[in-house]
Amino acid sequence: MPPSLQPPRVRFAPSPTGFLHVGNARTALYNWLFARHTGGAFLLRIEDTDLDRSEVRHEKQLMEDLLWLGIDWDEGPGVEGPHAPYRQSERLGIYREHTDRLLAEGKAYRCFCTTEQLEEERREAAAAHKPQVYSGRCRNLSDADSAARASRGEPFAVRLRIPDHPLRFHDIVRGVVEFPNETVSDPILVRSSGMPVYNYVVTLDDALMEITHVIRGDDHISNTPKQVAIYEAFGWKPPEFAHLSTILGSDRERLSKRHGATSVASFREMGILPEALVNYLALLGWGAEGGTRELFSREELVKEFRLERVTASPAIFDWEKLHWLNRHYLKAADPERIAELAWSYFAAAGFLAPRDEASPAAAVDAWFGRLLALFLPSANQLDELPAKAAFVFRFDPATAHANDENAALLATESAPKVLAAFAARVAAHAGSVNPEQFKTWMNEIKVETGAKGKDLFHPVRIAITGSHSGPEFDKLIPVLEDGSQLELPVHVLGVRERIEQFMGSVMGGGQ
RNA sequence: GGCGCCAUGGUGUAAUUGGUUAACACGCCGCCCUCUCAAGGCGGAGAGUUCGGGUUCGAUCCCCGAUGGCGCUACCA
Repeated sequence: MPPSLQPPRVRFAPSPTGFLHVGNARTALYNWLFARHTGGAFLLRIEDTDLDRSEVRHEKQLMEDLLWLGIDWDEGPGVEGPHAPYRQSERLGIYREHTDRLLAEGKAYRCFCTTEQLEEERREAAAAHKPQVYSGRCRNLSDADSAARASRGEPFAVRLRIPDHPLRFHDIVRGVVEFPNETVSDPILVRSSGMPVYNYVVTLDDALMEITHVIRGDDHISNTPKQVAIYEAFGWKPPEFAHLSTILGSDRERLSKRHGATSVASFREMGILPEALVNYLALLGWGAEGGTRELFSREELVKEFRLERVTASPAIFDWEKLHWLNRHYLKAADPERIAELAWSYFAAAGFLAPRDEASPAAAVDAWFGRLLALFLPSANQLDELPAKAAFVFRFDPATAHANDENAALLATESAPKVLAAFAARVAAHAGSVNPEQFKTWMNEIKVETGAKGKDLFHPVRIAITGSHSGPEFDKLIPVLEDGSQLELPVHVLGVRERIEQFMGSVMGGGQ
């Protein structure tokens, strides 16, 4: 099979030094989509050469986050393949062999310069308005000299000899990118400590793992000429590159913790659905042909995604649009799945018992489903739900009275009459209140007091919910009434209890 | 300072690889629905494509320059 027809191999290579950031998640997603679209392979490689900052728990978290997004890998930790191992810390021997080869072939050389010398050089270059590249002091040391100093125990780093011609590469999203060779410094490949450097290791791994397309953030563009030179030094064919633009915050600064939640884990905790985040991230820097569609399932993305349509310009992260998508998927999702997810937020608020303690009574389950239906349409994220539904669990007449808007609505001439009439009917009524009963009462009160519309409903709404706005009575009343019959960590008050407490609080001098 | 990348309404993207009244979505505004807030439905405002040159009969699109933003400039990743 000609090389061009071989299935592509791509990789996502995060360093396990923290949480998976949305920017990296997008990079992972684009890699994954490209692989799935083309029938290629997607590998996960852990870049843990920074021993001080790398942690196993971060690596675990990383993998969990990827899987949560539905991004699975064909080769990588846990799925050992032909190019194992997939952790750089386990590949150190491989790197050493290759360095020896470069040294032997004169493609790389030992550099004995001290940090002080290098700093001095950099200062001079800056002062002379010239590129800050290594002077090449050790470039032409004779082999004998170099070997002698090394065997004498003098510490050295290994540098790559940058070739004498411009370094260019092809970038699928940007076209041909070229760097004059005099602007690229002979890069250090191996530190004097013996530890290989990131840029060297990635390149070696990419080549050895037969990566055909390197899709990564555009902060690596300036590293690419050095990497291209490494490919060249070994006589390997460089891969195709695709550098993705940066995701910015609303202030056009690179998106960071300063902008609030940016890790995939935090999105999950907030109650953003993975399908919403995937859809959003796909849209942030890519547009389907025609550009008029916004809603894409995972399968549709795989079908439509093409690297050629990725945008080169940076994109600003827009919560409003993510929320719009999340609302959409919250409504589109299987209600049972949403109920299960939402449950934990209510449990955390102390409104419901933790779900894993015992499987909840079917009655509670069904009731919770109806409760959710009341508030879900207006929720951007699942974690907003308990606050929206709080009045169901915690009814507070005093606060309701204290609210200025409520007070104004209760100060009308008709409000006290309406409330008295309503309270009287509830008091005279045995058993629970159903929506039909409620409707009948409201009609009677309308005739009796002459109040209608807002004047009629608002006082009652305040008396029952503590607020002048909220879900429709038709659906709300059964939820309140049925909830009051259930065994819950917090007793849900029924309509009767609410109106009694509310009227009592008026008498008790709530004002 | 040097090198590189980028530039279409507030935001994300389109525009048969030079010919459009510059399209779609989010957001915003208004209307409808409704006791209310959302949701939902309908409609509207908002860019002449950062600026200046050039090529062309004709540039969002090609070339040059400027400006601005961002990145890299480590024995960090």
